[in-house]
Formats: sequence, C-alpha cells, structure tokens
Amino acid sequence: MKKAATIRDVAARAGVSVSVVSRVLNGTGPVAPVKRGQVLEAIEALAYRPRAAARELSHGRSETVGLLLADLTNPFFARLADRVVAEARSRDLQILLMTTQEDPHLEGQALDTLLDRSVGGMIGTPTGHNVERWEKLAALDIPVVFVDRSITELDRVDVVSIENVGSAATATGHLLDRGHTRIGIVSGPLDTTTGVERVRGYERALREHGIERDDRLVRPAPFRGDRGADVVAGMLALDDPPTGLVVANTAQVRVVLRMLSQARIAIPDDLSVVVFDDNPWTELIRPPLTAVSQPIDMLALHSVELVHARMRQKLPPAPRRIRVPAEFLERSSTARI
Amino acid sequence: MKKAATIRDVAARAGVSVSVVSRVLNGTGPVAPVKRGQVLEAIEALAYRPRAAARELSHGRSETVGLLLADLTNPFFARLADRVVAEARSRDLQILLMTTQEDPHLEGQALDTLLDRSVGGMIGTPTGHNVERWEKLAALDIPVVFVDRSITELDRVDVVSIENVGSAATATGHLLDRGHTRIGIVSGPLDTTTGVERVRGYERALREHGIERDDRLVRPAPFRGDRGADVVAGMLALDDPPTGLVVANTAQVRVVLRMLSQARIAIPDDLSVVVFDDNPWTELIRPPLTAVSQPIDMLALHSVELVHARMRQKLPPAPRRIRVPAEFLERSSTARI
DNA sequence: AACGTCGGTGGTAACGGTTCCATTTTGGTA
DNA sequence: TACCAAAATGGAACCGTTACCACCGACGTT
Repeated sequence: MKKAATIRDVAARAGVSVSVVSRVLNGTGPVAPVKRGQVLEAIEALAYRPRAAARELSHGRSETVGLLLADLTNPFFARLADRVVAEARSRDLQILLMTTQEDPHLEGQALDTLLDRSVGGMIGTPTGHNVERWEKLAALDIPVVFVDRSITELDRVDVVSIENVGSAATATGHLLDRGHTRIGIVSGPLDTTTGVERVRGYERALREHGIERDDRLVRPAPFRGDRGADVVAGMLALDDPPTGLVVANTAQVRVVLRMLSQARIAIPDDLSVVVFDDNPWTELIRPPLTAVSQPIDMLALHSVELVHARMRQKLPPAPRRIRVPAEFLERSSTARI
Repeated sequence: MKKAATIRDVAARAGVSVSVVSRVLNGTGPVAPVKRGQVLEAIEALAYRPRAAARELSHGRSETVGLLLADLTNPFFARLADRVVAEARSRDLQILLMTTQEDPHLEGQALDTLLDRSVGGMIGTPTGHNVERWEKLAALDIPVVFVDRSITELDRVDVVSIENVGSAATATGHLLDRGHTRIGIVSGPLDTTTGVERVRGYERALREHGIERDDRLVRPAPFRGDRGADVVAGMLALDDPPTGLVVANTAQVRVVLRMLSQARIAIPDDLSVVVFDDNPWTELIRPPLTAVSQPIDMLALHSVELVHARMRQKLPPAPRRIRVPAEFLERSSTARI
C-alpha cells in the first residue's frame, strides 16, 4: 500500500514549486492559468487531498468546530445536533462532538480537549459553570457561540436562543385565558438562563392577569434525573392544587408525563398541560400536547453562521444576541376550566 | 495574550531536552524519577497541553474516531451517539461526528473528509453504497466498525449489531401465538442488512407456524420520508387486511403510528402492532407499544471498545462480528385476535 | 534609457510534536 | 579498580502545510 500523495508529489508532477500548489489550493496568490491547469491535473491524477493536521499545525487553527451539547438523549439537543452538523457541512466545517451530561466537571474536561485540538470555534450549551474556561476560549480569540442557553457573566460571546420570556408568557397566558388561575411551572435550574427567563415570562403573564405568584407552584428541577415528576406530584398534593401546568424544562417533560399517566391524572380534564419543545413524538401522545415549538433549524443556522463568520473575521467585534421567536402550538392537552 | 506553551518551553523550564518531556508524556522510554518530577512540575506550571495536530502530523494518525451516523433525528441513532461519545471519552478518544442522512453521496463526502483528518478509526452505519471507499479505509489499516447495520461485501471490518433475525422472529411469533395469521411487516430497504435480516426472521416465524408468506404483506420502506405510512395503508386496504403488524424499520414507526391514528385504526383492537426499537417515548403513547428494545449501551460499548483495541493493535486481525441480544417488551399494543 | 510596478515564481523557515540514534551516566560484577 | 551492560539523555531529522521573502522578467512611465 503506497502512501497518500503530498503537496510535494503534486508539485513535482505538475513541474512547479510547492508554493504554487499551495496557492492554487487556497487562492492565496497569483498563479498563471497554464500552471493552475497543470496543478489541478496533478491533484486529480494523484487523488491528492491536503492533510488537515499539517494545515492546522502550520496555520495554528483548524476548520473544526467544537459542539458541546448537554445530552443527546434529549430530542431537542439531538435534533439540534443534526441540524448543526448539516449546516456545518455545507460550509466545509467539521464538527467535533462532545457532551456535558449537564455535569460541570465533564464540561471542563471537554473544554480542555477541545482546546488541545485547537478548534477554530465553539458552539455550546453551557452548564453555567466553568466560566473561566469559557472566558479563556474567548480570550484566545476562539469564536464562541452559546445556543439555547448562555452565561450572563459572559458578555463577549454570541448567543442564539429563542424568545424565552415571551414564549413562557404566551404559554402561561394561554392557560390564564382559559380560566385557570392556579398554574404551576416546572422550570430548569435557576442558574441557567433558560430557567430564569421562562419563569420571568410566567410571572409576567400572571401579573398581567392580576394574579399573585404562589411560590409553591414555581419549582425548578434539574435537567437530569426524575426530579420534575416529584415536583409536580408535590404541587398536586397541595390543598389547592394547580389546574394548569407549564413544563418549561424540556428534559423533564417525559418524566412528568409518565408520572401523570401512572397517577391516572386525566389530561386535560384533571390538569391542563403545556410543554416546552415540540418533538415529533408529542403529537402521538394521547392527548396530543399543546407545546412551545422551538425553531431548531433557525437555532442551528444562526449558530453555525455566526461561528463561521467570526472564524473568517467577517463580523464587527461586538457580540451578537440573536433571539428567534418560538411558535405556540395549540393541541389538545389544555382545556377551559 | 502570550501564546500557549510548547514542549520546548517545558523542556527549558525543567532543564531537560524535549526528548525527555516527550517520553514522560507518552511513557515511551526510560526517564529518571527526579527529572520526571521536574518535567511534571514544569507542565503544571506552564499549563502545558500537547497540541493534537502536531502529534497527529508526526505520528501520521490521530486519536480521533469518526462517527458516521444515518440521522440524529431518529432517537435510536441519537441515543447511540450519546453512548458512543461517553464511551469514547472514558478512553480518551475524540469523536468527529458526521451524518449521512441516508444519502450515499453525502456519505461519500463524509468519508473523504474523515480521511483528510486522518482519523484513527471509524464507527458507522453505512448506507450500503460507497463500498470502495469503505474498502479503502480498511486497506489503509484504519479500523472500521459497523454498528447496527453492515455491508455484506465487506468482510474485513468488525460488525456490532443486534440479533436481527431472532428478534424479528420473536416479534412475529408473539403475534402468531396470539392467533394472528395475517401479519404485515414493513422493513428497511432490502439493500440494508437490517432490512433483509429482519424479513428473514419474520419468514422463519411464519414457516414455523406453517403459514405461507404473502408478498403483499412484506414491504420495505426507505428510511427517509413517509413511505412507511403509505405501505401500511396499502396493506390495510387489501381485501384481506392484516390483523397484526411488525414495524421493523425504526425510522418509520413514527409515521406509521401517526397514519394509524389519523385513520382511526384502534390499536390493538383493529390492529396489533409490534415496533422495532423502544425509545423513552413509546411508553407514553396510548396504548404503550410492544417493542423490540435494542441494548444501545452495549452496541456503543462494543463498538468503541473494538475501534479502541484495533487502534492499539491489541486484537488478532480476524474481523469480529458481535451480535448482542435484543429484549422483547410486551406492552399493550398487541392483543389476542 | 533608466526606473518603479507588478504578476508570477521558487526557496525555505516555521508550526509542535515524535522517534531514531549516538552519546553519556550509572550501577553491578569480577 | 577496571570494565561492561543497561539506563538515561540530548540532538536532529522528519511529518505536510503555509507564508514570508527574494527574485525575475515584462511592461508602462517619465
């Protein structure tokens, strides 16, 4: 098995210097049309493909983008990954995938290895910790784009997310409009931006309807584990249980639904439910779920577009915050009280 | 921003040569305990981390494993990716993710870029085409592990998959035992191994019960699109429609269920249904689905373990074919006729 | 006719590791 | 104390690119 051709082989066959080959490869300088032709012919003939590692070493940075997601088990992130990979491909970027499993320690490790790989950019859903490390990336001039969530302390990075406050307000308003006055919300942890923003939207809707917030109905739950189910069970065990529920923590909707089903709580008769994130399975559930549908393709598109542009230095330094609207889909899991 | 430390900086600070540093880094030769200490101290002090690209360039191969999956939108592959990433991490391997979207052309491109990156190994769900390119990888001594499916023409690669024939036979047998004699199956394309093997299992079960195969009830469907729904609709429109159905194409179960629901076919009263692959959502569906549950963690574990071992040359050359058993979960979507 | 200018070109030093090989040091043995 | 093998060390070539720089004609200007 003879080894693969290098740039020198190409140069030799085309009768030019390596500089010329490099130039036709990258369009980084003038080349006479005739020689360009010869070079292209040689490349073709030798099936030459530049070694990414060499390029990366000499150039100091790679065409690889680190994608650091929370958890591929959650359909939201899985679909996001799918779209990001597709968008990246169309821009000739590679995706190095890692997951945090929502664990700051794992996230830290992942960031380190991503750094070793001298990735050209990063797209990630931060756990909220490891602030110094994210800062270091940014300080190294490695473009960082947060998607879905962000870290408030970090103002130098781009952020792409949905309109969390507004979406939560809409979801809550939907229940209020249907006569519900006791509405529970299980959010993400309050040290995540999605967690606080969605609660804020919930509160805004309540306020607009002149209803006071009851702390017992506003409960965060971690992304991992089954805590969301306990939290909801707790609410339902109150003397004055909620008649409406907003599950604003995408990672917990499944366990919440399972618990409700096992407890034989009828939806929407006993409880009206709105969930965050619509995935292809939610419409198969009985009853089909009313949901806030996140435009995942837009999230992916903008994230990749941003890192790409930054890698090409094609953007003013000021950080961008892109908020895309989410769609509210009324199905059959909510009813008038 | 001073740039990151290199191996030479470490050597200088520790008062040794770069060779020594390299040796303590890789444990590739003898080093005096004292110097080892100095080197480690210097590494710590300078926060030195070896550049992956440099290592890769000189060594000719990287610690990155290409993961080429069909489609992250399918929960099966998403969960597989999740586990593979986790297993890879615990072995200090990086995962470069690409998707084929079941498109041979995209698969070809992906294989090319993976080659440029001189990945150290590959784990993939082949579309069934691009045989030459897969062959080339193997010829280049890059360990390739097929997971879930494989390509029959390629006998030099390792394969990890479930017991497809047996699982399909069990699923079909389950229906037969409940008195069904007209059983439909929608499989994957017949140019995929999962497609043919599952049909084979189906046939075996029929044969064992002395029932003849009716071609109109054995229909493949592509992985992409909604074809599976049409196929089932077609079966149900027959004069003698099936009373039982095996959906052996994981990518099509969702659309099939949606179609049945829209057509107001009652499960299991009008039709008993067994599906391939159990994902966390199937138990939320009404009725909860009887399913063949694939041991995804085992698939991931073995795949990663295999590439890893091959990359370390720790395995005899003969290709391994690992078949892990799948679990049959009886829920409520199947009934006695 | 002398003089920039500029398109086109080749030589070569990085980039940051690994690895081979020659050399020095160490320790054990006669 | 001399000697030898084994252990420890350093030097330098190499991996495949990119990018800087020097150079060489040809051409257009004064």
